[in-house]
Amino acid sequence: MEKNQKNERVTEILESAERFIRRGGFNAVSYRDVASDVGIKSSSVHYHFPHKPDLGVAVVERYSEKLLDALGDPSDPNEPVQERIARLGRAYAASLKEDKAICLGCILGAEISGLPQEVSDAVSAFFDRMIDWTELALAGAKGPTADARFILSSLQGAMVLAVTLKKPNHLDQTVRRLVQSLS
Amino acid sequence: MEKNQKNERVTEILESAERFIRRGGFNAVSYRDVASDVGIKSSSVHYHFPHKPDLGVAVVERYSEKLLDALGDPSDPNEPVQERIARLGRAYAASLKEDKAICLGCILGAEISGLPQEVSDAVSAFFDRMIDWTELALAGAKGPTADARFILSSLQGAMVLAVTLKKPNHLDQTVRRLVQSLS
DNA sequence: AAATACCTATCTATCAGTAGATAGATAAGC
DNA sequence: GCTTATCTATCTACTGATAGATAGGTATTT
Repeated sequence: MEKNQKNERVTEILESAERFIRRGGFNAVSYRDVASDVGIKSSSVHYHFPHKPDLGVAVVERYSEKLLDALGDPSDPNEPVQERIARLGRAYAASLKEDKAICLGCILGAEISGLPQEVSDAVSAFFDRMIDWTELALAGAKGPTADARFILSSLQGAMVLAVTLKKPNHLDQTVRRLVQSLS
Repeated sequence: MEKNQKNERVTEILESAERFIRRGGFNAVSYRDVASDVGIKSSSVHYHFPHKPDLGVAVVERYSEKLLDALGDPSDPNEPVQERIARLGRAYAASLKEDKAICLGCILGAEISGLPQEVSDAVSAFFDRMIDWTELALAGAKGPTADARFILSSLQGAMVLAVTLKKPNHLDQTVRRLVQSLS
């Protein structure tokens, strides 16, 4: 019971911090804002995450688990390659529409050189895991865009453009282009 | 003479602010840091840019001019479409290598929803101008990736991945893929 | 030409607000 | 009685911002 309660509170903190980060980057989250968002005092947030990088790393790791869970198996033999990549694209698109914010990896990747070392390491690890997933999903697919890094970075860039120009469809169009040129 | 001196000082301030922003976003630049970087007092920075959004807008507008100047004419009839897009790609790649930081539009686009209105408007305008340039450069080109928004967002995403994974080559590879699939 | 007034760019000094962080008290659960 | 999770209270450092002084240049007036 107490373990659940702790976890619930910790989860609330991480969800709040994720929202702030995805809105304005790592510097846009503060212990005070998260605390008042969750309904506790800032010192209580420090209890769970003594230093800010601890909080950042936890947010990234939780996000990483969540996203890879949602993506599921990259190498289901009953699924054509196009459908796998379309699934990846839909995951990003859903995240953009539901949370009305870009992907966490996107914003933290953009400001990577201004992040504390531990956080930037966590972000790199997240990217590596996403690349691994996408490479498995591609599984020998051919085409000018059949490259895990290319697909991922194009999707991430598409999210940035989509929010900047307030054109959420741009992400969907990008997914379509990437999928169509696979074979 | 005095006009030149003013402009030089303002330029120093803008260059310093751009460096800070491209490292860690809009919140990573402070009047004090810029001032000590330039060798003046923070109040002198306030003299030239009373409020922080003023500074942000000026940095974006200066960057926009610089980049579009460097890009030159998008519709030179003596130049094939592939070469025009390759030129765009080289501009980004050069900026990444020289400054060892991602594009300003990239980082500010990523944190757009956390920016002051005036700055976010300036960033949108910058993107619009880049799209205009690229649409002119494409001039009826065909191919699965022959779309201004797609090319630009892919390039920007590629910069993020390149700095995050410390693989500067990823940007060059992306440019090659984008150019090759044009016809 | 001299005197006056204004403008520019900087300085010093200071402000209220917020940042991350810590110490110590308190209460509940096992 | 120890652990967990919270609180109150506080600290130092830094944030953007402002007021007021100063020195040097420019323009206007006499």
